[in-house]
Amino acid sequence: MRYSEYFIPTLKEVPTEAVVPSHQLMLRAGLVRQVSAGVFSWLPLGFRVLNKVINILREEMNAIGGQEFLLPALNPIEIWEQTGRVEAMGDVIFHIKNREGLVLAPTHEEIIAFHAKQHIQSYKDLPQIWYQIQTKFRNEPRPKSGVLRCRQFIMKDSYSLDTTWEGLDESYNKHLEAYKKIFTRCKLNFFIVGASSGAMGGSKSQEFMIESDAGEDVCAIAPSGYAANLEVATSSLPPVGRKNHCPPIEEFPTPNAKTIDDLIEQFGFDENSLAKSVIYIIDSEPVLILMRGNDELNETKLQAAFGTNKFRPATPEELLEITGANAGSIGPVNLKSNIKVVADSLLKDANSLVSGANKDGYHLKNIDFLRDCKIDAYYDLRTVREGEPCPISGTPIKIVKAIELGHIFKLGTKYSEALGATFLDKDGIQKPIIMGSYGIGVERIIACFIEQNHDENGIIWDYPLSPFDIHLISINVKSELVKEYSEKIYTSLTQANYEVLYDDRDETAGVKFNDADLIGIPIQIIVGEKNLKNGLVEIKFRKNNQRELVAEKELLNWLKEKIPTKS
RNA sequence: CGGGGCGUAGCGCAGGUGGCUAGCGCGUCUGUUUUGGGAGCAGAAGGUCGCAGGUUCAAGUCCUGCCGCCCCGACCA
Repeated sequence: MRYSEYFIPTLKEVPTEAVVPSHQLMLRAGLVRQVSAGVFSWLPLGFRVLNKVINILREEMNAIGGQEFLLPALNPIEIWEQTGRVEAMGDVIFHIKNREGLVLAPTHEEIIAFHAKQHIQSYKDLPQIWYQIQTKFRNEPRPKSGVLRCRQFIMKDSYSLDTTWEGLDESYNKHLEAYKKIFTRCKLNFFIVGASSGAMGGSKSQEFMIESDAGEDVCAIAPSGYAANLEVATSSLPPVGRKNHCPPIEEFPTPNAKTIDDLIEQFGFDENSLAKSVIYIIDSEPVLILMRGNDELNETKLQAAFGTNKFRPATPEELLEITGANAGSIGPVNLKSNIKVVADSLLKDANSLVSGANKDGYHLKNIDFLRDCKIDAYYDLRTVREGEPCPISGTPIKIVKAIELGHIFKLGTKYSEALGATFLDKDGIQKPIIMGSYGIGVERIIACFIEQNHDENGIIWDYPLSPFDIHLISINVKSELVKEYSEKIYTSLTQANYEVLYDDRDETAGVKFNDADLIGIPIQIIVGEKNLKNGLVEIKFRKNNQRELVAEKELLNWLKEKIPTKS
């Protein structure tokens, strides 16, 4: 490809709207342009990279027996109503205004189940793995960080259809392995975490992450190999437990203590002897939740424990009405109204605890959960913190920000049941198909690669994602010698099946070098008069800036050794 | 949806207590000299100052409303 004829609008300056490095570089190197918030166009250079990613996805999905579909982005809303997701996803779904009954699909479990219902009838028709690489539409309230969170984006989404739970395990593991291969081939430094299934439903789920400050997820990782999304992460902290002697419960004044920290400071309590109370309204019912000391309630865990996402913290007025006190003096004993009380597992059957007295300005000490109050249930509700011992072998947990590249779910029968996608088993019994769902954000692969591979001059591509194999730079096109050799090299490289970006522009050397570093193709071949007089061309490796002089005649042989076979 | 910032030439920005023909850098075009790390000189083109309304003799500048974009938060398969 001749640069002079190719559309690569590089930018010298960093666009102000771009904050994260990958976004800045994707704009500067001319890979993408923004059209509106969360909506991007892929320019020719970027589209080449996108297609390389898509090829890898396709190869690895085909390798596990996946069959490629292209499902519609326009979906009848009825299908989405049948699974209850019009309500569950709410504003995320785009609704078509001038044609009643159509929505833009944010994902495709429903359509897959719809086709399964149409044509899967017998256990003999299963298992199946169906996938597509297609545009998704989600009405994100706040798109951000370039292509990392968009209203329109490309997803590789696949779905497994099985007759048994063991079959689902097998399909799930096939995807797990395929995803590892995909991200490894894309040269991404990734890790896998246990994750929450959230509104998708289903049992097990795992996410593929890369560590990045630009990420929106937070993960707990440990040297033992433990890795979990903070939403579900646990640690092996010992429970508070019971003391041998617990005197009778005792009220004491705490006029200036509103927080756990105040209590520790003013009265010298051990943080572990304090029980913090918060009130949530869960499915319209108030629930008192007890947490150890300053432990933070994890709302994802709360959602899992109660099986609903309809909850919110109580308002100050509600607090007073429910407990008889204001925030800071609330506790499980002497509640004004008879409400459900749950506690974090660390507080299981504990005693010698301090908590609010449900009377402003007073707390109670020597509380015994077995003696003085009724705890309806214990759940793991706390958010893990940096340095806590990991559940595998007690190594200290590190908390990192991460970008989610992919997510795999064991869905189960939620969608097949809702849409009536069933099959007849060997005994002639009708059963719902057992589904799995597996997604990869295609653009995120590119953004994540750039997050991990750039320097102050630009992107540092590697094979196989690099938009071209070789960047051929002709210095001073007005020199007949340079021009003649550049053209000759360009022709021979192209004939040898290399993808070459040939900078034949009438620009100064500096402009060409800077653009080459910005675009970041791994190998630059620099053709200049000085070296050519000795029959040499210069090779520059973008990655480490190392240079080598190679005889022009030896170039093809040299490249054979240096450029890995393209996959 | 709450909080903050921004909107002036293709890009980056200045002008903002109202006042003459709206500037600067980069880029673009023409000519010329250059040619191994974003060239020099000379000339030129390019703007509904986000949109609408208002105040005024006079609005990029002041007022009101709206729209758009970015950031923080909420939300997010």
